[in-house]
Amino acid sequence: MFKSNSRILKFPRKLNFRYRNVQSACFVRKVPNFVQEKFNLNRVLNALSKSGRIYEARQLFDEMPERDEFSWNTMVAAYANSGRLAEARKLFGQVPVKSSITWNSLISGCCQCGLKIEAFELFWEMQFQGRKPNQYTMGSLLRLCSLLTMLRRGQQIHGYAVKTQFDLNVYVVTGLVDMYAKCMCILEAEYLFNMMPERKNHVMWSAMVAGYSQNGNGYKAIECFQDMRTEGVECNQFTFPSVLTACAAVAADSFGVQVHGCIVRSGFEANVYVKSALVDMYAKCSDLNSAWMVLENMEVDDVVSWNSMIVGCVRQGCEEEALAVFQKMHQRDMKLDEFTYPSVLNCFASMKDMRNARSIHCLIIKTGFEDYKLVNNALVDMYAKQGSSDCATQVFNHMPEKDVVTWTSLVTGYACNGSYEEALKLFCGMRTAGIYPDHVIVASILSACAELTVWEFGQQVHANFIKSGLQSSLSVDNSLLSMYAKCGCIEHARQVFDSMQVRNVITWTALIVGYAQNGKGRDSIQIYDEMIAGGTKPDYVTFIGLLFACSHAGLSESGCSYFESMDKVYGIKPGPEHYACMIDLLGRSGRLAEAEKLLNQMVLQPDAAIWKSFLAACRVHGNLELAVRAAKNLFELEPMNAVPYILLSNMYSAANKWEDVAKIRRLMKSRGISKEPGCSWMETNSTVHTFMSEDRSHLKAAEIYAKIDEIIPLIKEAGYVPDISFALHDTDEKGKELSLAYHSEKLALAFALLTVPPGAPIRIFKNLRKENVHAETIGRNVFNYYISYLVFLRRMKQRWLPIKLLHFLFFFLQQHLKHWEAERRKGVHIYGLVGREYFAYCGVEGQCVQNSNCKGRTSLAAPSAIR
DNA sequence: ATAGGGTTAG
Repeated sequence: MFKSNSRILKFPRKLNFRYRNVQSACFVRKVPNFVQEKFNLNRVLNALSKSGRIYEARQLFDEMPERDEFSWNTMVAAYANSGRLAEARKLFGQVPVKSSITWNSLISGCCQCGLKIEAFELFWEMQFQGRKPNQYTMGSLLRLCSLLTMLRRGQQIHGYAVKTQFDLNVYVVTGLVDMYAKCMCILEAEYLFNMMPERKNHVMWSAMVAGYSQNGNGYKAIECFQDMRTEGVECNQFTFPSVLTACAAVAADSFGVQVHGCIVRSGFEANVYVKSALVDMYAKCSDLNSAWMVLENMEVDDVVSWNSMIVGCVRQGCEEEALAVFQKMHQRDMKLDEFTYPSVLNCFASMKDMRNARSIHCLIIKTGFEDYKLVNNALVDMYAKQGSSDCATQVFNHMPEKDVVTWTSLVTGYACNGSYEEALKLFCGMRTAGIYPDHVIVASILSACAELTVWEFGQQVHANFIKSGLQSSLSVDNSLLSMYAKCGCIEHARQVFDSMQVRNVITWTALIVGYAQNGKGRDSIQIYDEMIAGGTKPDYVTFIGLLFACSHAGLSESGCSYFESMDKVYGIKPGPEHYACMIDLLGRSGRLAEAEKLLNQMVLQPDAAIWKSFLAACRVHGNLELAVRAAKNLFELEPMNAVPYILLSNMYSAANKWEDVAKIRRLMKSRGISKEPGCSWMETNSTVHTFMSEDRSHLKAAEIYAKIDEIIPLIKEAGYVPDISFALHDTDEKGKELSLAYHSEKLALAFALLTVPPGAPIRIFKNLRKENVHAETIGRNVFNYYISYLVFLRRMKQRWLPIKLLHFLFFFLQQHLKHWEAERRKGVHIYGLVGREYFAYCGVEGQCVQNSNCKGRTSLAAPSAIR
């Protein structure tokens, strides 16, 4: 169809009127007087080919008495653009004089059909024949590269463009920007875009907005869009979908609404891409009503928009509505596509409806969608999340081609089910398979690292992510923050937090929990106050962190008021975790009676964690009677958990009730419960050195024991009194003291001081999980005394020292060493981490000591498996 | 007569 563009206006008014459309052009063909003119015939040929009437075009072409270059080129282009490449090639061979345009027309056709070998062969042949490729050639080839994500080929074209001085041509650069963006090289795309000196046109701007958006860089996409408007470049139906996707990705709902306004003013609202992007944006920004409104106003049933609607409903937790949307699609007899099934599978997965999920799997097979990667990815995800790792792996193994999403689905599935080690191994497998990670899998892996406290691994993933040039996302930053906090690197966690431009409740909570776990309860509370002041509402998890912080900072009054505010101010009903924290808090501050009262007041049934807190509180206050009650409950709730048996047994032994100790031990024996022997290990030069209590099997045992013997008197001098009250064995005092001195952790530390070079961090791992910190709080651990002593020595030499210590040191110091309290007031930080793992850093001899408690000795934590 | 940008899944 002729468009009234400038080129046509150049023709005589009469002709222009005559050939305005194909109908009149065809009519003209039948009038012999007109046909004589070659010029006019070419116009007709062009009109036919443009309207896709190839057969008629060929007829005219064959009938033409005289064919010039224009006629031949038009016919080749007509075949090439309609995908009839065999015919195009055949005709191409017959073209008497092949110009650049002839070559470009054929190359363009090959590129559109994704025929990479043919396209590049023609590209070389063209040069061989003495025709110079131009911006048209490169534009087509770059399009092909971006279509098939062929980075190397694209880079070759880039090199060629530089060599032939086409590297500032707006068409070529737009192609390059798009190609690099599609190949995930957003930095290269950005560089080329910024290096473009001339005024950039709207296509280039749109390509850049799309590039940012497709690379998961929503904020930059929005920024770029704003710059585009500031520059006065007009947006069109290509620009809006990209920026709307960006809004959806970063949940910038208010900006999305503004973009909607722009769209309405610009008149591009009718475009189906724009509309479906609008539906998606509203659905993802949890404005289902607006999404519905756009969807209902659509003239055609667009499956993309409907799919988006299902996803939006599921994300909002409205699974029923999502299914209703799916049913409506059926009623309207819409053709489902490979995006519909993932959405519906996701819906059933979040409803935990395995039966229906399986029937969708059947439907997928029935309708012939089982070969679609997208659909299989969703199946892997669904089965993995349901805990059916076997089914997930089965689908996974049957897939001929796997992408990041496939691997992510399986990895996330394993991580959700607590198989963190398996998740990390899969991640390594993915890297071996040559798949590059993206921000979704990175976030997932960092969370797994946090759970395993494999700091080295996490840091490597972080470094790799920085190197990849991918922009961070909120979820990556959140999991990074958590990972560092959980691994005891609270400064790094803080750094991540400070660098974040956007934060949500998860971010704030992660930092609150992080500070709390690292023994900086007061900082937790400060962060909480900042969060409230900033207008972010706390959630269930925030309060766990906050109450935990209060209990460990000894702020029982604040804790109680926060606990009250939970339901009263924010409408969050306290759960078992909150009660456990509160009982811990009351127990620590010597309010055992109140703890007992709270326990009795509870509406919900106390769980094991609550009883553990209570038992720990009883132990600290030496209340054997209540301890027995707590322990009995624990024996019922967790009969195979050794910890309560040990705690109670320790209390009996402290009270010199050796008969009861024996009774507990008999009970343990009869139930087949044994305490896992404690061991500590550390790594130097890729070798793991493991130590058990009083272990002399190490090659350097003599030196290690000598080092400890050197340390013990120094610690005693600093005020250390071995706390032997909880020793298990009914041995003499000296024996108990010795068993403490050669505790596995201290052996590891002594070894580390002998071998690790000054300035390098020392990391000690332990296998035993601290079920409750309170139980370990006071006294006992010589290791901490040792650190405190060294810190003390260090203080003498240096004015300022950043010291982080195990939090229970703080309690100890308060009770036993008054001058330490003074030190603390002077700003020396003494804190640590509690829970499953804890670290202590200190500036000991210029070294940083980190002490980590792992959940069992994992092969990943053991460096032999890492290397 | 030949070239460049867009929506849905983890």
